[in-house]
Amino acid sequence: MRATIRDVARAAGVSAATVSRALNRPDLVDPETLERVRKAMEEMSYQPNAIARGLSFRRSDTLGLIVPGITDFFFNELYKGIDRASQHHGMKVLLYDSEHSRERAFEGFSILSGYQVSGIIFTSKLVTEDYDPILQRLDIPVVLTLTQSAAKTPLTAFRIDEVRAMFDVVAYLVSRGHRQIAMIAGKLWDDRTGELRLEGYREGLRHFGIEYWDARVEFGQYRFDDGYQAMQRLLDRMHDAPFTAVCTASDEMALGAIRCLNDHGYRVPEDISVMGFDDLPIARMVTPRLTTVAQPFLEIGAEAVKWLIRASSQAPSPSDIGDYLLPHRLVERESVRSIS
Amino acid sequence: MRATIRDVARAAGVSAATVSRALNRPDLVDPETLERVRKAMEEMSYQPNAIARGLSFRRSDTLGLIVPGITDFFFNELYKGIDRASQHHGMKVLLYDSEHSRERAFEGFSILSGYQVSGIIFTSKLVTEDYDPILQRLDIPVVLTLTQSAAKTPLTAFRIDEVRAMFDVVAYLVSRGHRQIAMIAGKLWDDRTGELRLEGYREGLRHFGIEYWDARVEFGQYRFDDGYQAMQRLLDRMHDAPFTAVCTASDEMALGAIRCLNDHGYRVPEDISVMGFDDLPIARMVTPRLTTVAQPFLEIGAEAVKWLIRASSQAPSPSDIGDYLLPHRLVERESVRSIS
DNA sequence: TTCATCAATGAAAGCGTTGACATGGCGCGC
DNA sequence: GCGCGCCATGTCAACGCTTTCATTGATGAA
Repeated sequence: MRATIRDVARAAGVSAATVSRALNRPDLVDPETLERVRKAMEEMSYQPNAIARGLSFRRSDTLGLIVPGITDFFFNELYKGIDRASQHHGMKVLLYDSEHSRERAFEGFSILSGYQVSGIIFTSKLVTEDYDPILQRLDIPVVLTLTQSAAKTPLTAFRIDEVRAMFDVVAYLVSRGHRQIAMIAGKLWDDRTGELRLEGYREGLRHFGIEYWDARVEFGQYRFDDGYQAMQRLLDRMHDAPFTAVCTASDEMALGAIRCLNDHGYRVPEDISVMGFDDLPIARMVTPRLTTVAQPFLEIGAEAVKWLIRASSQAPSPSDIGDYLLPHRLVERESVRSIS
Repeated sequence: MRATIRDVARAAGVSAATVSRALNRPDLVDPETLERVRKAMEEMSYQPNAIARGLSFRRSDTLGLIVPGITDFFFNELYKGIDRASQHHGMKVLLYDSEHSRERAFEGFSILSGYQVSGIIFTSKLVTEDYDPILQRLDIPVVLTLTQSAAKTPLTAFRIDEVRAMFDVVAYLVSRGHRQIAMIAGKLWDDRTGELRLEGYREGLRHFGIEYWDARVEFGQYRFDDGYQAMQRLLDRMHDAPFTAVCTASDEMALGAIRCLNDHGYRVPEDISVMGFDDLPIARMVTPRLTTVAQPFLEIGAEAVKWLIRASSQAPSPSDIGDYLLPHRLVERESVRSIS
């Protein structure tokens, strides 16, 4: 049987209250007693029960994190940012993988709230109106990262300016002499990020006076195989809609696209340039190293945590709620070449 | 204020106990009452407090997972296996990132135990004797994955047969006509995996009558840059200790090695063959696709969970404790070529 | 000397839930 | 018609901790 606070108290010849104080407010207890209590705890290898503590305290020092899939490549970076910031504030994070299912995401809110988390970070999936009922009845703050809200409940989100980011990509490509630019955009039923990036692409083209061609755009669900297949389709239309560069909505799709290009005898970037998006750790490990847009995952995670902690101590004012856009950064590596 | 079980009870005109029963043993309550209670819960959007429940129940339905680093590439796969299996048994997993620090790992045991997890999965780092005091005072089962124990406390571990796996790598390389085989081995102060794989390499060479050369072996800490630098050193000795193939202790190092090779004008596999280890998702996404050894991460995770759950319900007999070796698999892709 | 003040501690209630035990009503067999 | 047993429900203590309030003895000012 594990030692309780009462066991320690008995051993130290004091009351449980004193032991508790020794733990939480050592300044309130006599140095001598403190010493005795400490020794007793040591001897019995006492470990306070965080559960009981949380119950009594009425807070659990825990943040909930809902991610769509643990194997999504961006997960690690984001988690790191969140975990670090949480730790810094003395909090633990409880992870919940919704496995890309809307039902499981719903469930995630209930489960996490049942665990008395003091806030929930929801990631990457668009929050639609069907989340409203759940959001309404939740009495803890929620913050979004890498996504935004289309629900009625006002929600704050931390993300980059997707439109602007893809605009920058086009601008960069143009500056390298490309005019025939294809895109492999992202498309998921519960994702708006893909549309925004596509919009940025169109804006970019427009800005530089380049005509937008439907035939130069393909879609994929952000994963490697999607990128491969999308590129395959682009290649099939190559003669009607030629291109010298392709920008993609994720590094993983960029990898797939490159692979497809290689399989068809094209070299990257000599024959065709490819741009990634995300700047995951792998981006610098592959050949050619990926030129890509860096999302500030760590900062996004850290900011989200900070916001949540503030919001859980005092209800955020309406002006605090909204979209926070963090700066992205274009990372130049090897997958794009200049053409004359 | 969040609704409690008593609020629901009052609204439904029953006692708290009945509500609790409605939740956990609906068969014990009158269908009509049940309906009333259910409606009350619905209306108040009652969410049982898992913390209080755990306290009363005296178990938390939670497993602890200690990983050395969230950004280690194998993490996602392992976590997935663990999470799935846990879910299947109605458990949640509490994640703890030790950030490759021994102190933080120690702390992890305390913290998780404070959260009343019913078992702890410890990953990837060698468990040395300094863990003994902590392990001793812990009254919950611990299981190791992707590593093993050098501590006095008997511990069970789930992993592959590292020696055999690397032996198989050598055998494969030999079967493809290679006789000059270099190795980039893993080395971390708190890791024995590296040594085991190196041992497998030596055994393989011996078995095929190939002389072992120190000059053909380099070490790295499993990451990309380590692989790159190790390959650099191997290349520096190329004229004294030539090789046609390199086997590595991790996919990530293999990537680094390939990159280094490319930077020096060598093509993989045309000029030099490279083997990875782990079979991470990226292994099939890079060019050339990595020929590598697949570790059964999902199974290892799942088995660890199963063992833990069994152990937490009844103390494991000494015969249950030990090393469980799961089958690895050599995955043939493109980074190795046959030579005559 | 007396009384207010203060530091150190203890007693007890309460956090939200469960589980053992008690109670009351009902049906059934004799 | 009586008692037995069972079903549905209620009561209350307990889980391990924190916190409020009360108590004690010592200190210092009047």
